[in-house]
Amino acid sequence: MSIQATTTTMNTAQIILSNAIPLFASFGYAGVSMRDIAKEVGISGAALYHHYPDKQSLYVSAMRYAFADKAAGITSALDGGGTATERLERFITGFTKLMADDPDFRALLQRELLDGDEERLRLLANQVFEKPFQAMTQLAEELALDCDAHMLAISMAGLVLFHFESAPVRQFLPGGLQGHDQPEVIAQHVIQLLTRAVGH
Amino acid sequence: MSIQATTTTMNTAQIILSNAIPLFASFGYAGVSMRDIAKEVGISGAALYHHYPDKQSLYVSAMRYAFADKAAGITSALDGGGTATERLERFITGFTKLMADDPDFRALLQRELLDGDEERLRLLANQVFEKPFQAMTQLAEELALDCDAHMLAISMAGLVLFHFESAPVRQFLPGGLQGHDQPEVIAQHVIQLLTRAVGH
DNA sequence: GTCTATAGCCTGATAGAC
DNA sequence: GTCTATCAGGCTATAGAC
Repeated sequence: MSIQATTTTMNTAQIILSNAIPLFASFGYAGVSMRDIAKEVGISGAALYHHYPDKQSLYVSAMRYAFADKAAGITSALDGGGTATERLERFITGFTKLMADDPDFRALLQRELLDGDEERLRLLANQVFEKPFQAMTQLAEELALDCDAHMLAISMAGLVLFHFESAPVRQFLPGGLQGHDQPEVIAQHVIQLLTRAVGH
Repeated sequence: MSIQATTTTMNTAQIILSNAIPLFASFGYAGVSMRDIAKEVGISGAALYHHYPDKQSLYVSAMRYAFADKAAGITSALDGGGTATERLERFITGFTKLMADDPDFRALLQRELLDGDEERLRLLANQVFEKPFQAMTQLAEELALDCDAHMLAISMAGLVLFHFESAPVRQFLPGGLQGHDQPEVIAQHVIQLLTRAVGH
């Protein structure tokens, strides 16, 4: 299913990207230098420019690579049959697990929402969110007839994402930190909230 | 109510912060140079170092300044009387308006969640979120007895915030962009979702 | 309290050998 | 395809005059 599932064959251009992705996720575009990436890969800074013409191109390629196949992963839980509620539960569970398993993707997503220019936001929209968003909107339509389906789809994603996004500050708030970071707990909470809200 | 409400008197140190805040909100810590800030204020770069010992100190002071009195603004809607549902509606409406009216605060919050070190996250927790979070948790307890109150409080905030956070990418998704950015529309949607979810 | 000038380092990017 | 060496410029931060 994955892009490089066949063998461990990975050319240098891909190795560069897979080393750059966690750096950009942790420190952002301006917080990572070409030398940082080169050091991580284990080559000289000059060698990077044989594979990518400049830093911006490397970054865009890294985003393209990090976002590849994510749409399928998000949508897959919505493909199977079952009632609307069952598909909602599968989607929330799968989406939560995906975010928990790939913190780099989550961080890059948040960073692009803050810093992305039009080209990169279009990439994010077309490559990652278009199909899942359509499927989620359709599910939302089946769930709640009198509530805006687009907004409900956004709310579904936001509910899951913010429990991860807020984790760094929750650890310093009183009463937090009792399993509220576990994906199963988050998914169950969000499912409970949403199924009650849509169950007329 | 506000910090500098008495007169337009503002010393240079404060003028520096109020000019630095929108820059840091737009471009992040690593994306803003001391020269950028100096240029915005209209003084030389060296003059900044008379007021702040280094860039990090200036940044922390800017965060402290940007976050000042935000706790009161968030909590105020929860102070008055009325039923739990009425207070929920007031809180969501007020919180949504606050986020819509202060995009710099929203961006800085998101950036701190991504990049904040322990010191800054503690500042955010103590200065901004501790009191509102406690009040929101109490409200959540009154609303839903069998649902974790802390998680419901996080969900309330996340629902509102993600509708703003996702706006940059929503504009490139099909079917978006029909008033879904207006604070009144967002607040109404979130209130509808939450009141249904908690109305056993 | 602000200025000009500058130190010392890091940055993105290039030249040319191998 | 990778290296070393390097350029031109930006960076934080400081020195010292006014």
